[in-house]
Amino acid sequence: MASSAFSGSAPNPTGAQSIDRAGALLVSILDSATASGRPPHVATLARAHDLPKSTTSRLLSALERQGLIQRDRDGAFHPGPVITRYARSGQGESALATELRPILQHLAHETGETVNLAIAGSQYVDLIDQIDGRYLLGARNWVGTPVPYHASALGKIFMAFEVTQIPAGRLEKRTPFTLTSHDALLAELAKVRKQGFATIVDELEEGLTAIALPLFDSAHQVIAAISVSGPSSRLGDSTVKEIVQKMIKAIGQPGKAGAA
Amino acid sequence: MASSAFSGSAPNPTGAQSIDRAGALLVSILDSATASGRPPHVATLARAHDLPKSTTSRLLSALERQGLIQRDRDGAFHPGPVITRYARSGQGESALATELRPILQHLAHETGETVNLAIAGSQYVDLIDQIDGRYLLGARNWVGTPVPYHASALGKIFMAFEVTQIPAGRLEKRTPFTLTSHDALLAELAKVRKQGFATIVDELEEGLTAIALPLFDSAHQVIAAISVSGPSSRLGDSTVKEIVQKMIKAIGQPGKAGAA
DNA sequence: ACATTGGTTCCATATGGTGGAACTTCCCAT
DNA sequence: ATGGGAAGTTCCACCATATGGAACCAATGT
Repeated sequence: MASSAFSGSAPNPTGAQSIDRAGALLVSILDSATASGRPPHVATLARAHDLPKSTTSRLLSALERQGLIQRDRDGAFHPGPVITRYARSGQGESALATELRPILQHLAHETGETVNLAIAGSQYVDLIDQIDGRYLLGARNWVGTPVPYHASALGKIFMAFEVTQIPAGRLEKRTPFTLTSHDALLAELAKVRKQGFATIVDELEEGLTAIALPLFDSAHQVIAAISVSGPSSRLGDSTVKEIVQKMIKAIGQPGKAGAA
Repeated sequence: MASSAFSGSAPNPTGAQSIDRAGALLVSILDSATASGRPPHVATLARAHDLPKSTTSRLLSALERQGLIQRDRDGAFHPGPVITRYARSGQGESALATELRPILQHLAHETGETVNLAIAGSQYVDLIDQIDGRYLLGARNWVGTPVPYHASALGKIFMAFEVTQIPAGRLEKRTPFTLTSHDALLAELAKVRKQGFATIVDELEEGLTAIALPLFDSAHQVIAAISVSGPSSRLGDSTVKEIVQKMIKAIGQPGKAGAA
């Protein structure tokens, strides 16, 4: 269901209905798997797409033959080996990085500070791309470094928008300013949701200030976050405000996530 | 190319040639992306699949319309938003875990020890599944805990089979037995390659012994590793040998990676 | 300016996709 | 056991729809 708002306009269904149908079925199966929904059966799909079961069965068999989908012993459909292999290769993330690199570069140029792209990892925030600014101070490569959720602007975004649960155990005190109580963290996250961006000032490392904003996909899900960070001495209140504005502008209107 | 050894037998192409063709194109694109090859163009694909360019163009447009593929500004094809979203959702890994769970369970039952499944993360080994054995000692959930490459049996597998580079910097000395010199590590990896499995004895934590084996996919790539671990007191030399045999047997012959 | 290579659109043709119905399992309820 | 029903696959005659050559555009390079 909710088939990814992509085929929005279908103005040229010229000479390809079988593939449109098969494609739509495949998309359903992937969406369902992405959202951890119940894996669909032939009958379910036939009903949802308003197709005769004979046709549905034939189309699905063809997809299965190519390894694009596979069925479990209950006959329910899952993404096939070709797709899970791609998923595991980690190229999905680098595809995201490639897609967004121009935005990061633009921001780095505009602000002069270090810009990072991150996704929500299982234990830590995963930095997947970084563009350095023009200042010497602050230019260190964070890609790959595990960054804790509660002590980073990026992490606050993921928690505030419920991409990740709030960590259960003790909150490590990285600096005297780190939020270490769950109550304080909860209040902070409410603020983040309200204002739409997150900041840390000296909470991860003394002297380091960062600002992060969420990135939504076409289905309005937060899929990643972007941060701008630099020395607290350079990023005072008014500079932070300016940077937030620049970030909003750079990230631009939703939709139009196009290739390039 | 090398299209994933799946469509091996094509004995029943009944009423679905257009989808077979479109599917094959999609598989090519995904394989190419998985292997970080050059993203193919219309002409490339037409040649490779021996199809007229008009047909190829039409099929690709249909796939693009569904969001299954997308083209960059050069007209080269990449996996589309539907697929990258799935890839990023992390379900690919849990699909792997689901697929292999029976093997882990079998091993846990056979050996009584804790069994783990891991993939190669960017900085650390990523544990993605665990089945506890029947002993009390050793049952602790490692899933999500960052485990260093040089001090774990799983990590040695990934380095030995060149899934991951050998870490550049200092090698953290977790215990007095941890391998901390690059030379010693290199020698160890040669041994691992030769014997086909890796072990650690007291190198990650004193009193902890672990044994790991690689898992290959249908294209003979190492995609994951399985480990059996427990207290060194229980896992002496001869027990380790037995366990290695059990693991080889459980992992079974390659191929037959089939669904559930 | 001209040739070459890559890509899309057009259109008449007949190939190949379609869907109702028949057939086969499997599962649940009686 | 027996029967009803739901899910899935196979069959086959019909004609809708995918096909591919050719024409048409657009870039790129010589």
